[in-house]
This record gives sequence, structure tokens and C-alpha cells, in this order.
Amino acid sequence: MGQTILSAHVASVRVTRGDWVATIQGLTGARIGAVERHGKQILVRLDRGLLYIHLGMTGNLLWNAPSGKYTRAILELSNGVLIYNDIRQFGRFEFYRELPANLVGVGPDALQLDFAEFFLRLKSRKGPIKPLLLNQTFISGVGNIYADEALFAARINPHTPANRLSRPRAAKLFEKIREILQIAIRHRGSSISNHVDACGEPGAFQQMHVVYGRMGSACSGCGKPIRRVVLGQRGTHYCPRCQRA
DNA sequence: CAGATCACCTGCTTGC
DNA sequence: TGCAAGCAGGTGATCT
Repeated sequence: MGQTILSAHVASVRVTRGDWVATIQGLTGARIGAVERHGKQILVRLDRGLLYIHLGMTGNLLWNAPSGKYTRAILELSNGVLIYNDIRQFGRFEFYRELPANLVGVGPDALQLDFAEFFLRLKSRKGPIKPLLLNQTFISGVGNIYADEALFAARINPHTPANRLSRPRAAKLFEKIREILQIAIRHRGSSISNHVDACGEPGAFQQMHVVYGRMGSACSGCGKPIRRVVLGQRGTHYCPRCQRA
């Protein structure tokens, strides 16, 4: 906040979604205002627009770290260097003059939504609950790991039609989503292969996964093997006994 | 309008 | 050892 971007370098056309010239021109010389997060999206307010960052699957932001093979963007600020790394380049690092439509369309943040609204919105959806939790226009901020972990914690089968969840079961799911996100944040997230925080520290929450990535191992609740299916094109892990259909 | 199917990228693990 | 297939934290376009 209050820092100036002295220089901007973009090493990947892809993370700027094409217009890397506009990104460099827009960022160079800009003064940084508030930094906000909406779901998985990071918004850096600038005096002349905004920097939109989405880490995708393999993105990370490092403060005062050396650049590397997968560095896609570098911002030299008046008090340090911000490095954006992204192996797969599914993330974004873009300058906009105004708030883009895809941000306007993002759903309520998982940690700010209230239960009444969550339940109301659930009732209008008849598809399976798991893909709905990943739908960022429905609720933003929940990813594949946390959807599976929250559904297990609430003992809800991922195939359950959203509108068939009773109020108490929906309330339990709501509570578990928030609880798991907050615990995961406290543990700096889940490092499956390369996730690190801004200090370069890996997360520790992967040690607390009870279903995600644990296909075939014994369920912590009943001992039956954890099952993996594909639901909504995403690997989905659950216990067939503890999370009955 | 919801659901399915690819596509976008690179790397790691597994199995033959 | 080598090589192909499958998998991975997330969207986004297009077709049915």
C-alpha cells in the first residue's frame, strides 16, 4: 500500500491473456492502493486501474525472492520485488483500467456469505452438490481439495442433489466449509507438489487431508476404503459409508 | 440453461 | 532405460 511500481516485466504472454504491452504500460509507474481478495481472485487497486491476479493451479507470489524458470512476471516496487511464478500458466496477471466483467460475476465469498443466502441459493439448484461448490459464480473461494474435505466433514455424499439437502444438513456443510477454509489458511494451504506462500514456505494442510488424494486408504471414520470418482470432470474423493447417497 | 467435452500448459508418477 | 498414459490445486469456450 502506497508503494510505487518502478518497473514491470512480463515473461509469459499467456498469464496476461494476450495484452502484455497494456499490462506493462499500465503497471509501470502506478501507485498501489488497497489489496483485496474475492474468492480466489486477488485485486491490487492502483491509482490508474487495477492489477488482477489469479493463481490458477500452480501460481504463487513471492516477496523479495529470486526469479526462476517459471517466473512469469516481476514487479519492482519501491520497497522490494514481487515475483509471480506459475508452472502451468493457468493463472492470470493482468492490468485493467476498470473492474472486468468476470469479477463482477463472481459469486459471494465463502467466508462472507451468510447461511440464509447460501441455503436459499442451494434450493434453486438440482445438480450434484460437489460441482456446485466448485462453481465460483455460486460460491467463490472453494477449490477441489476443500470441497471434498468439507463434504466429508459434513458427511454428505458429493452426488447429492443440492436442492435435496435439508436445512440442518446444509447448515452443517456451510459450517464445515468455513471451518476447513479457515484451518487451511492457518496452515498456509495444501502443498501437493509445489504450492508455497509469499515467504516461500510450503503449506501443511495436506497432512490433514482425510479424503482428498487418499483413494484406497482407510476412512478415518469407519475404516472402509476411500473412493475416487470423477464428478463434474474433477477427481472426487469420499467415503461410501460415511457419506451415503 | 445445465451438463458434457475439450482446451489450455508443464511436470510428475506409474506401468509396460 | 524408455516411452506412453494418466493425473494434478482452475477456469473457459463450445456443443448438445
